Amino acid sequence: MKNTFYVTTPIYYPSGKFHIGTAYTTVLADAIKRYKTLRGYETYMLTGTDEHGQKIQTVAEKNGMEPQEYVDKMAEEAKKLWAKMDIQYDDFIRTTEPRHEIQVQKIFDKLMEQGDIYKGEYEGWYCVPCESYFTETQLVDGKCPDCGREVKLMKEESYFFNMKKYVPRLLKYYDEHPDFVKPNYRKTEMINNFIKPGLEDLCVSRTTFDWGVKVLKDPKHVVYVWLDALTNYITALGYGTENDELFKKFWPADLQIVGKDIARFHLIYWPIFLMALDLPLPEQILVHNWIMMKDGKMSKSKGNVIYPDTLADRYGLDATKYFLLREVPASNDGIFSPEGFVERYNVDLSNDLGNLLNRTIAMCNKYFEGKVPEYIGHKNEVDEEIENFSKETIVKFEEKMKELEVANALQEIWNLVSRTNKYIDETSPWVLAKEENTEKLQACIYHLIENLRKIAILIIPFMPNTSKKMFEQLGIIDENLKTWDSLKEYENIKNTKVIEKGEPLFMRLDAKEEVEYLQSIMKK
RNA sequence: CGCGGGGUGGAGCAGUUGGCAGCUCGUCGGGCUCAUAACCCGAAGGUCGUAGGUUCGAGUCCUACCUCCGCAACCA
Repeated sequence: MKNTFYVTTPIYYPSGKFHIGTAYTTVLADAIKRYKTLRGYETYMLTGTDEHGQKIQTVAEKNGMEPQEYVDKMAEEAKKLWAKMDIQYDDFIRTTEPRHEIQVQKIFDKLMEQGDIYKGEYEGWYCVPCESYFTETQLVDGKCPDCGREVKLMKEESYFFNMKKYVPRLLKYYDEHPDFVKPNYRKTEMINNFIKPGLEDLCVSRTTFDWGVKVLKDPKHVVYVWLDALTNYITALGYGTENDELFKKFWPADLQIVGKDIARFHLIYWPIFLMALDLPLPEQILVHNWIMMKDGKMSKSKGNVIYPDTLADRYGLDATKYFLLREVPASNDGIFSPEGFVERYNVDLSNDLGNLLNRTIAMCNKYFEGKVPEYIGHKNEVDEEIENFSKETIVKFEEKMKELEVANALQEIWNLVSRTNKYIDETSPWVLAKEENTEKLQACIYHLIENLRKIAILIIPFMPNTSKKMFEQLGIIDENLKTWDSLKEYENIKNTKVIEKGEPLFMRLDAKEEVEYLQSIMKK
């Protein structure tokens, strides 16, 4: 069985500050990577920046910079952000790097030689000041959607990729690989909206700007966006070079994560490019939904923009990640609201998880001077029940993760947290202590510690810092007690002592104050 | 016009192959005292968008309609 796992994020277009959506995609990829690592896979994660194009050129000029200078700066910004978010990517590719550009040129050549790329004419509505083409539907009242000025119908010589030729193969592939696209309805959407009406050929070069990869055999053309951008997933692995061990090892990708806005490019054009290159297609493409604001899309004019680093600075990385991963369900867009954020923080993190750890540590100290009792089996119904619940949780969690339903997987963990809180009331350890029912009391504290250990393992992929703190407080040092396999075992906690006084994992927030703070930040 | 996804107690959402309508938050009442005024239990509250149909039985299948959101091709 294949033991490698290659996951990619899109490469982000650095025409502005990176927002919470990009952070979501990357955090999601990172979490899945960490999970796979924990499950014993050799993982490889790729992210990067897409640095060519008209828009970059324009933005750079506006900032009084050369395009290269500008993208250098932005790539650093991205790396800084990912460092801050503790994203464990293995490679960061920039489309302006020679390792990418050279291969893109080769790929273009090859496709041209094969006859997949041909010369034609691109026609569209052109805005002269913006130097951009728009489609009929993009226009606002027949004018440029960016600047509102008149547009002209213009033609320009362009190279096109012959998409039609590959449609039957693509459809066959869809058909034979029901899990290729997650969720499935995205695939239906593609077929109905683009393929059924007749797939148009894709324009793959431009002559109206030059910030891009030059076409070797026709240097007045630069390679236009998608052929340049999408191929990063293979050029980063050294495809087409002598140094292609990574490519051999990790391609095809196991999982490519994209936002719903770029579904079309990844579900139709990317597979077709790969077919043309005679390469295997990725195993799975996950199209995720967006994080919306209550009043719709995030936008500066609405004054509802929130940046991931703002949240991480004030509330910590783990809380931020938890919120992102928990709030975007598979089926719908997730919603960010200050109230929602604070509630999740207080309820899930402070009250349920943090407090559970805290009270358990306190009781272990109070009743056993911190020494964790050893496992003596489940001698009554309540203990048996809690053990079964833990077991079931792990099974369900694995299922949800397999389906890439991360929000639901997290919910399973929190069901266990709740169930464990309930267990305390069911057993009432303080009564057991008064009655000096030592055996039952031992069993109780043991099960609490054991469940917390399990929870600490389960959250490793999502909240590694919190997990670490939990292990510390629980006094669990042995690395064997932090592995996935150890989730299924019961008798291993021995000679363990919890710390004397546990620091709260998440301090409860003043709801009113924080909501106001977040609102004020969003308006800036 | 077309295509896709929603419309479930005050709010946000689950509901797999059709079989007594669930979860979280909020509200009200109670319990507990180990804990970060946290935790646990109970109650109120839904004709599951509308109208038909299939069925012994439908939130779950079929048809029509209403309504919200997204997509509609080269803009990451």
